[in-house]
Amino acid sequence: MARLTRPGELLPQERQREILQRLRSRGRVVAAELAAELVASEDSIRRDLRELAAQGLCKRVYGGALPLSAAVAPLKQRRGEQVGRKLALARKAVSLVRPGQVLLIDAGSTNAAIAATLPERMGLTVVTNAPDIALALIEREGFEILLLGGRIDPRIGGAVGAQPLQELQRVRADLCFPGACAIDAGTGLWGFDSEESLLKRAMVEASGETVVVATSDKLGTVATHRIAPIEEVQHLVLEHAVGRQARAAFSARGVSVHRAEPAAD
Amino acid sequence: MARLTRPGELLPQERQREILQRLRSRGRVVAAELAAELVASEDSIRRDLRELAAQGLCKRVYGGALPLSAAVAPLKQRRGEQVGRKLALARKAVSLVRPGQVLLIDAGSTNAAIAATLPERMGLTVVTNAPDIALALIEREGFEILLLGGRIDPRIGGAVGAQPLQELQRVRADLCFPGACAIDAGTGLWGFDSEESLLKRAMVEASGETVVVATSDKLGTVATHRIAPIEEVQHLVLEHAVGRQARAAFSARGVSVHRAEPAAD
DNA sequence: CGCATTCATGCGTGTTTGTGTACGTTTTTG
DNA sequence: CAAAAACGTACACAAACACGCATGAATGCG
Repeated sequence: MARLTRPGELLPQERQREILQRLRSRGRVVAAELAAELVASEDSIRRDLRELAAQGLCKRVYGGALPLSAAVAPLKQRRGEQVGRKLALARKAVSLVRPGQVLLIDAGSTNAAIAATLPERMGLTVVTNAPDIALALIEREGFEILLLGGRIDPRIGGAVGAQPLQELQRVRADLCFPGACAIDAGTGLWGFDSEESLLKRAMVEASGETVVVATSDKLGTVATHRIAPIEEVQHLVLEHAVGRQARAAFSARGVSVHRAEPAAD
Repeated sequence: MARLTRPGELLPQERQREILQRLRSRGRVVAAELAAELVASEDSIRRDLRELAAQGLCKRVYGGALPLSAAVAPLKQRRGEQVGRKLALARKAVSLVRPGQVLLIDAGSTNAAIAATLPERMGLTVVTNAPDIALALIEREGFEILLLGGRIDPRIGGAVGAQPLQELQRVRADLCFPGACAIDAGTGLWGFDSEESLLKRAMVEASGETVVVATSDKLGTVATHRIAPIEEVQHLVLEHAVGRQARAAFSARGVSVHRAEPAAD
C-alpha cells in the first residue's frame, strides 16, 4: 500500500535531505520525532537513517542518528590539517548565536568554518566582506546575506579599504566575528595589517557584542595595529587544549571564555 | 496523437522553463502534480525531468525532482552539456578582452565561465556583484578585483538593489558583460526581474562597450523589463549552431556578431 | 505538391523502488 | 532478569519508472 506522492507529503529523497538538514542544525535526530513531523512511518524513517549511514552521511545510533564529526567538509577547506580544530572552534562559536540575530563576519578561514556551521532557517542575517563566506551561504538556505563591497585584497580574501568601511556605517549588528588577529588579556585585540585592522575596528564598533575565536597561536601575542581594548570583547572561544591560567586571565577581565570540544575526528 | 501547437497549452520548452521556475520557488516538484497543472501526461513530465537532470539543472528523484542547490555532491555533476557550451562561449567572449581593460561582469553561470577563462597577468580589473566570480579570481593571480556590495539575492547569486547601483556610479569600465537575459535584434536587451534589470542597465551605462553572451534559448525572445536598446550592444557572442539568418539580423543593426567554436563534448 | 525527416506525444510492456505488515532479534530500562 | 522499546529482515503490493513503438503534426527538400 504505497501512496507515494500524496499532496502535502514529502518525497523520499526530500525527506532524507530534510533529515540531513536537521542533523546539521540541531546536532541530532530522533526517529520517532522525525516520523511524526515528516509524515512517515517509523519504519521508513529507519530505512532512511540506515541508508544515510551507509552513505557515510551520519552515524546511526539507538533511537535516531548523529552527525558524523567530519560530515560536511567536502573539499573547499583544504587549508592544511587545521580543519578539525577549526570545526571544533566553529561549533562552539555558533552556539553563541541566537535566532534572528544579525551577524558581522569578517574574512578568514576560521570564520568561513563558522559560516558553514551556522544553522539554517534561524532567520539569521549575515554581513560579510568575504566572497567565499557569501558564496557558502548562498548555496545553503534561509539566510539574509549582505555583502560589503570594495577592492579585494587577495591575501585576505575579502574587501578592504574605504568602501567597506563606509558601508559599515549603515549597518548595526548583534554579534561580530572579527577574523584572525592577536588577543592579549591586558592590551586587547590587535591586527597585523593597517587597512585590515581599521575595518575590524569598524566591525567591532558596529556590533553589540564581539566574539573572538582564536586558535592557540593568537593568544597572548601583540601585533602592530590596535583594534579594540579587551573591554569591548564579550566572548572568547578557545581551543580545548588552552590551559586554565590563560583562560582565567581573560575571565578576570570580564570576558566570557568558551572552551571548544576536543577535536576528535 | 500529438497536438503540438494547441492554443492554451504549453510548448515543451515553455513547460520545462515553468518546471524550473517552480523548482526554484517551491524547492521541489512532484511529477503527478506537474502533469495535472501543466496539461501533459506523466510520461512527458518524466521525460522533461530526465532531460533537465541530464543538463544538470535539477536532481531527479523518485516521485519528482529537487533543485541541486542543497545537493550533496555538486562537483561531479558539472559535466553536463551546458558546461561545454558555456566554455565555448566564454572562450570566444574572452578573445574580445584587451590588456589593461576594466571589465564589468554580472552574476550568472555563463559569466562565471568567462571569469574563469580570463587570462592572468594581463593587468585586468574586474568589477562584479557576484561572490563566486570574485572568489574564482582571488584564487588566481594578477587581477584587480572590485566587489559590488549589497543585499544578495540567492536566486541570482549576486548583489542587487540600490546599493550596488549606487556603487556603480563611481565606476567606469571598458567592457560590460551583463548576465543571462533575452536579446532581440529589433527591441534590444531584456531582463526577467525588475531589480536585476535595473542593475544591468546601470552596468551597460557605466561601460564603454557591451558584450552580450547568449545561449541559444535567449535569442529572439523578449522579457518584461527593458535593459537597453540594441544600439548600445556592440558585441554579441553566439553559439556555433545559431543560423545565418539570426546572425545577419544582428549584423544589420550594427552589432559585431562572434561565433563560438562548436562545443566539443 | 509529394515525400522523407524530425519531433513531441500517448500507450503498452516489463522493471524498479518505496511502503506497510509480520515476525524475530537486539538494546535499553527498571 | 523481565518487559518494553527500538531495531532488522523478509515479503507482498502498488506507485513510479524506463523503454520501445506507433501516431500525428510540423518542417524541409526535391
